[in-house]
Amino acid sequence: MNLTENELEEKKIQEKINKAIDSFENIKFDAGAGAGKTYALIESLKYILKTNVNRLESHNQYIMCITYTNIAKNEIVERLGNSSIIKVSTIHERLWSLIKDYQKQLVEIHPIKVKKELENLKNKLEIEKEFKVYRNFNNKNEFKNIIIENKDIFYSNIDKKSTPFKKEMKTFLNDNYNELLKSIGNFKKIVKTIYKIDNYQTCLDRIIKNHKKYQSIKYNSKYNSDILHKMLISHDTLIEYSLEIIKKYDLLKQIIIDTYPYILIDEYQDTDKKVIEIMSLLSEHSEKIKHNLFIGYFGDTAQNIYDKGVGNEIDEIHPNLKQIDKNFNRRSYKEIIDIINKIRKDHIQQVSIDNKTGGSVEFYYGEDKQSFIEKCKKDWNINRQNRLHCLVLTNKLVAEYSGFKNLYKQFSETDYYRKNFKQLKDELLSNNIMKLGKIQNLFYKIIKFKKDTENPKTPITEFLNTDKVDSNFTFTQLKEIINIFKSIQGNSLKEYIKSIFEQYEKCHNKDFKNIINELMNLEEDSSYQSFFNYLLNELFPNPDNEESNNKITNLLQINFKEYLNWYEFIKEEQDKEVEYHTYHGTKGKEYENVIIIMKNDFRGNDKKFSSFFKNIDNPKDEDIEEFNNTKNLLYVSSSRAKKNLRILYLDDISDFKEGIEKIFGQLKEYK
DNA sequence: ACCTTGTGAATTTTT
DNA sequence: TTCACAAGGT
Repeated sequence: MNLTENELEEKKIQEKINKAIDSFENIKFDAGAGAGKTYALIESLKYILKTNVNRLESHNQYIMCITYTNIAKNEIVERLGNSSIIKVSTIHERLWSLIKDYQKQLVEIHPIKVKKELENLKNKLEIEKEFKVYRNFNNKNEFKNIIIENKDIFYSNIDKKSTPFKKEMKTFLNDNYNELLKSIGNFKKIVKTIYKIDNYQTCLDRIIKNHKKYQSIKYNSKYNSDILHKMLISHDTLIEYSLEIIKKYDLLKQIIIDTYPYILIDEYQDTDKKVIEIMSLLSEHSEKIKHNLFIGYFGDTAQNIYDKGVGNEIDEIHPNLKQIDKNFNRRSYKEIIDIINKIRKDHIQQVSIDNKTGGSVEFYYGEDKQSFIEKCKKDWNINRQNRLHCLVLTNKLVAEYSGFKNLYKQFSETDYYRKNFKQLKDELLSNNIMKLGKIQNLFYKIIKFKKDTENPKTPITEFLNTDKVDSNFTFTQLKEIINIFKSIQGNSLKEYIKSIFEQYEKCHNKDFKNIINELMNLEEDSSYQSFFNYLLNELFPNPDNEESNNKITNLLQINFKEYLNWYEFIKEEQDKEVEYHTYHGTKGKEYENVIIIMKNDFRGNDKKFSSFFKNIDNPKDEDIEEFNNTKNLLYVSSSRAKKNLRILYLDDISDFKEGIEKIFGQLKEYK
C-alpha cells in the first residue's frame, strides 16, 4: 500500500505516542474536530496491550480507559473488541469501583461535608433577609418542634396558593406565629431550612452512634442530587469524595497505580478538574514510590463547552505533560476546514488529509428561518439519503422545529417539570426509550400500539408476545382480537385512549384485556378515569384544583400530529429529510449538510454571540471565560459539517459585522 | 415607600 | 428553579 505524505505523517504521530507510552511519559494529545482522536486512543490501547500483555496478565494488572459518557464508552468497546485487560468505563463507574470498598474511610469523610452544609444553612439563617422574621422570633425551639411534627401537612400543601396554604398552616400554628406566616414565600424557605438542618443533625448523630443505616455511603447514578442525610451521594460528590480519599490515603494511591499502570482519558477537556487533580496526585505518587505509571489525556481544548470541564487549565493542575498534536482533519472538505481553523485560531491549525474541495460555507443574516431552511434543501438536493441537519440553541426550539411545540410546552408547564426542569430534556426528548419519563414512555407505547394496529403489515404476534397473554390462539380468537383493534378510533390521544377503554370495559375478551393491561401497566379492570388520575398524580403530585385537571386534558387534546411528530423524533425515523439538534447535542457527530440558526442571546446572556463577534480580536479580560465558551460552541457546531455549512443570524448584525466577516468572509442578507 | 403575591419567561450537557 | 416585573396591600 502506498501511503501519502499526510498518511505517513499521521503514522509518525502515533509513533510519538507509542514512544511516550514506552517511557511512561505522561502526555496530552490534542486533536481538533474530525482528526481521528478516538482512532489514536484506540491505537494507543492496542499498542499497550500488544507490547505488555504478558506482563500485565501475570501481575493482574489492567489498562484503564475512562470516558465522559456511556455512548463514548460503548463506541470504544465496540471498536476495540473484547479484552479482559483493558477496562473501559465512564469516569464515575471507575471511580466508584475504586473507592466503594473503603466504606470506613468514606464514612469518615462524609460528616465533613455534612457539617459544612450545616454551617452554610445556619449562616443563611443568620444573614439573609428572608430569614429576618425568624431571627426576631422568640420561641424558635417550640416552632421547630411543631413544624417537624407537621411535616406531612406542610409538604402536601406546599403547592397551594398563599391564602389556602395559610389556612392549612393555621390548623397547627396559633396566632403567635402570625408574624412568621405573613410572607408565605419566606415562611416556606424558613421551614425547609429548619427541616434540612434537623436532617443533617440527626444524620451526624447517627453516624457517631454507629447506627445501622449510617455505616456506609451509597452512590446512585440515577439520582441527580445528593441526599446527604440518607448517606446517598450523586455524581459530583462521588468525584469530590474520590479526590478526598485518594488525597488522604497513600496506600489507596499505590493500589490504583499498581492495578492500573496505564490510564487513558478520553475527551479530557470535559473532565472535571477534580479528576485531573486525582490523576496528578497519582502521577506524583508514582514518582515517589518509583512505580511506573502512564497517563494519557486525549482531547481538544477548543471543544470544551461545559463549565465544569478542565479545558485549558489542565496544564496548571497536572503539570509537565508532553504535548502531542495532530493537525489533520479527515472529516471535512477544505472550505470547512479553513473556516474552523479561523474560529479556533490556536496552535492547532488543521490540514485536510486528502485535500477534498467542493464544499461551501456561507453566513447569512435575516429573519425567515423556515424559508431559509427550504432554500437550503433545494440548493443542496436534500432527500432522505442526503439529509440536512439544523442546529438550534435550545431544546424548546428543537421541539418547535420538529413539530411538537405544544407537547413540549405543556409538559414543561406541569408541576412536576416546573420543579424538575432539568429532567425534561431526558424524559421527553431522549432517543433512548429507557430514559423517557413514565408518562412519556406510556404515551410512546400507546402511539406505537396505534401505529402497529393500523399497519396491516404488523404481525399479530407483535401484540401477543407477552407473559400475560396465552399464545395458543385459534384462528377465530385471533380474528376477534383484530376486530377489536379495528374498532378503536380517535382523532386525539384523549379520544383514542377513551376508545381503548370503551372496548376494554364492554368486551369480554380476556386476551384483549391482557394486551391492554400490559400496554398500559394496568391493574385488573381499570378505567379511563383511573388512567387519567394516574397522569394527574404523576405530573401534579399535589393536585389542588381544576387547573391541574384542565392541564392534563389539554395535554391529551394536543393535535395528534404533534404526538406523531414526537414519536418519530424519539424513534429517529430514518426517512426524515431534516433533523434538528441543539448545538451542544451534536458533539462528536458529523453531518454532510449543516445549518446553524444563531442569534444574540443564549441562557440569560443577551449578548453572547453578538459580543463574541464584536470583541473577536481583543476580548475583555473579565469576559474571557464566556468568550472562550462561545468560541468553543461555535467551533463545535461549525465543525460538524463535512461538506456544506450555512449560518443564519436572526438579529441585527450591523454592530459586529466586521467580526463575523473576519471568520466567515462576505456576509449575505437573506430576504 | 415597602412588602407580598402571582405570573410569565428563561433554563446547553453528562454522570 | 430563578429572575424580573406588575399589581395590589399596608
